[in-house]
Amino acid sequence: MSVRHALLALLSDGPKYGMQLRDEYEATTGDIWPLNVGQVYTTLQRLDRDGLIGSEGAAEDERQKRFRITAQGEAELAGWLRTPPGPAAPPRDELVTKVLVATRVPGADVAEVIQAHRRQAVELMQEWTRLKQEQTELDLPFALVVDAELTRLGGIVRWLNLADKHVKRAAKAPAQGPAPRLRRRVVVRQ
Amino acid sequence: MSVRHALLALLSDGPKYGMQLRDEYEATTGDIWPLNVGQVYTTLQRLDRDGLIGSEGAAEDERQKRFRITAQGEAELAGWLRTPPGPAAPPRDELVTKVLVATRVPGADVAEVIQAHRRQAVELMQEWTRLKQEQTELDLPFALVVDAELTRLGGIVRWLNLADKHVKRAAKAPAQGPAPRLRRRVVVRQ
DNA sequence: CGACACATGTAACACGTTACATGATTTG
DNA sequence: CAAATCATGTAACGTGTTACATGTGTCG
Repeated sequence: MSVRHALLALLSDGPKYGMQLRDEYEATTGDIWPLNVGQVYTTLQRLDRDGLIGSEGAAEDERQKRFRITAQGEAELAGWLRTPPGPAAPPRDELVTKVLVATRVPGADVAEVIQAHRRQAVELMQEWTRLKQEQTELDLPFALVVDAELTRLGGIVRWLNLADKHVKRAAKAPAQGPAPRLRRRVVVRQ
Repeated sequence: MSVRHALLALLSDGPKYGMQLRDEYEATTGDIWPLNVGQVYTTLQRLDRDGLIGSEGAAEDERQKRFRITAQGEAELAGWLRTPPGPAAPPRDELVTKVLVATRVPGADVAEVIQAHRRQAVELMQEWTRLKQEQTELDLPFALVVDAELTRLGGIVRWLNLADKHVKRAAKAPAQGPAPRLRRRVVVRQ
């Protein structure tokens, strides 16, 4: 629901047309997150279908078809902005999944998997840091996206370090068998 | 591709049947990430279609239909385990998107949006921390998932703090106009 | 004229997810 | 016996994503 709502947000600024939305989306993300134009149109169709936006038929000479946000769209947007991202439910993070299941794959060396990811994360951090330093003029979207990526990667490294400890501790401890089926169910209120 | 590969990984341990995979998936994720059984079957179908697993027709008396990983599946899995998660392309993080577009929504108060998310992240961190402390016996999957969540939330808070600074700095600085269309394109090698 | 960017749009597919249908088996 | 659980499976939908088709305007 990320692209969907982003376009809705851009439309709350006033009516826009397709390619304009693509350009503004990329500008808003510091030209770091590319967006296929086709996706703009498919997403606009769906927003229209759901009554969150309306299309203004490109009048006569107009080569562009403008889209306008509806009242319902404004409401939806306002709610979305203040709602914590989906991971409310199961985050089901891909990297976490990799490490988790690696502990159950016979041939796999968990420590090695962890190290591989850590190495790659560190390399990417250096890459982004370099890019950040090259940037002279301060550009809000750019700074936000780069810092987001750096923070994300930093978190990955930090978690991988924790995971490494956990795994090594568990390795020398109990024969872990299939683990007593606890049929527990953990729930965190949202 | 998270569930898909997770099931593949579980199958690399030996042939399993549907519900068993559901149970093992949940056990492997510390009973924190629930998984709808239906999704197991749809995912198994797709894995079968792609030749990554094979189905052993439930023979006669067998009430369960076992699935077995193929050589191709093993190869796919081995690669996946060491490949950095998709965010290689555009991470397009939802929370980041929210803050980014909030700067372009006329009515929205960016600082308020940031604060709302930070408050919720902090609350969730307390919740998870409490849960972590309640846990007496050490359970590897549980510990890994909880720490992942705590790290993720910690990263969110850290980034939101940075974002707050960036936004406040940019607010009192230049009239930002529609920002000179740079037509730049940032690419980080993967 | 020819190449290129602008502009709109469609078709197709991926995975994730849920709700529902259908039997068989166990258990109170 | 009735209810709950086990077990398999299908239908349907959602968003994200890409590749492709089509036409128009512009510029060397």
